Amino acid sequence: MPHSYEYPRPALTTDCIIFGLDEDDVKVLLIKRGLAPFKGQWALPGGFLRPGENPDQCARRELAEETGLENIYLEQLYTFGEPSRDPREHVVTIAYFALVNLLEHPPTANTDADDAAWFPFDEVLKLAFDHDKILTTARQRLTAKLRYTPAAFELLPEKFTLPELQNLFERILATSLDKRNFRKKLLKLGILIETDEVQQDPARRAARLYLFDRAAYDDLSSENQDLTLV
Amino acid sequence: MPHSYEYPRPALTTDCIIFGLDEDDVKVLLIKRGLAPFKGQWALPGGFLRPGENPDQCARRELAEETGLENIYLEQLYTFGEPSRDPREHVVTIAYFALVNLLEHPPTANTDADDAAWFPFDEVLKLAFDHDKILTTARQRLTAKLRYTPAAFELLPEKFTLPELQNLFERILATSLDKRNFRKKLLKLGILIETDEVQQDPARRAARLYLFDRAAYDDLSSENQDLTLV
DNA sequence: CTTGACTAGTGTATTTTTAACACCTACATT
DNA sequence: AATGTAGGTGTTAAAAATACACTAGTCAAG
Repeated sequence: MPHSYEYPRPALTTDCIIFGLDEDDVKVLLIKRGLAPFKGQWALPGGFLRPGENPDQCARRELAEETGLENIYLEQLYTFGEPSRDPREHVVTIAYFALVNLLEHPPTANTDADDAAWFPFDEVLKLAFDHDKILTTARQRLTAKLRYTPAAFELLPEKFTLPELQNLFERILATSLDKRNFRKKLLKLGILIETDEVQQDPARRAARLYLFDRAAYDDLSSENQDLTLV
Repeated sequence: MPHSYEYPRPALTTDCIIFGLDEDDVKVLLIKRGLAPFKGQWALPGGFLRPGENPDQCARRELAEETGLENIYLEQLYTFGEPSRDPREHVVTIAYFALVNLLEHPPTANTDADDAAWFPFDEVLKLAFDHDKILTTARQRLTAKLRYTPAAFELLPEKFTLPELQNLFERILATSLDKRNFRKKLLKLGILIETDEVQQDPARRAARLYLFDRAAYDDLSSENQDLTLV
């Protein structure tokens, strides 16, 4: 036990809730724990914060180590610190969440994890620790966030079509939207750049591709503008 | 150094940003540090998390110890964990914030603090640690929160008048609102209970007192209803 | 006890935003 | 050439937001 301190201190970890979308539903990235406690159970990817390490970096590092996911936009969700949440000792965890395009991120199990896989959100069963509670919080935050900002852009490829975007909203918010009204509202916000390209491959009429105008978006948010789309 | 661990771990604290309103402006509760580092400088009240202690409780305890404030509604703001934010070593802090009625909470300096006082928000100078950054984040969150929910009720006495409430919105959001429209919108939400009492003392026409209908409010928020007032 | 100063409280008309709604177009497949 | 499928477009009615001005109650001063 080489590390000593004058006063006792809880341990500190980060955990990641990564939501992904495919054709059908909202999914969550989970790992199968390779170590005790809860060895063999499914859990959120995460791990211990190293002194000198920024918590954001820690979340990124652990995520990459355990699932192979890299270079995604992580946002801090909440810090959970119930003393009883870890059977070993008091462990406080800083939770991060993100939304990614599932198809671009096939998970690969790695350090400390026996497996990593996408689970349909509604079919997630009992997870290790208090990860069920964390997951619920994350889901609430995701829908709230999407209701108040068009944060969806973080999740789509650089160029995307309006039907793709609408689809994303519909699935996360579990609602259906009028195509014409959705387009009208979104285009009027002025945060999309219309390209003169269209989708390439599809076995149907190709849709026009758009870019996200981050500068315009940042202007609007800093003005505290109303960005609700739904 | 009696407390040893297998791996090194950062220290963990909580800090509180307490906003208060008086007649004139938005104020912040600060303490004058009685211990190094930054001894003698003004800082946010806060302190170390004890193992086995819930972070919320820790925030409450430290706040009471250092400023005398008790029984207020604290909400977790964000966790700051830059390794360089504390000159001693890596200290991660979970920040909490609240809005209180300043007049009901005269601060009294106590443990670890040489003084505690309300400062006009705009006149806060350089604080200890990264507390300036934390304060800015808190201020942004407060206005955002007030824009999306009528969270103001936490801050008023149990019974309050509509002019008082409007005043609060106007000062925190730094804007001016139309009296008639404000009342219309608020009453229509159905989260206020009209009493048949009026203010007692004032040297002017007395305003009617209202109660906050928390049940109705919770119903609306759980439905993800739009609660914007401004 | 009348008047003036001050704040509480109320209604309507206009503009803007949201919501509901149906058809044609382009392209690939048969 | 015909069919299926998803992409794309405008208008109208309803609802919500905004702008706006006067009356009512109370206290204090003259």
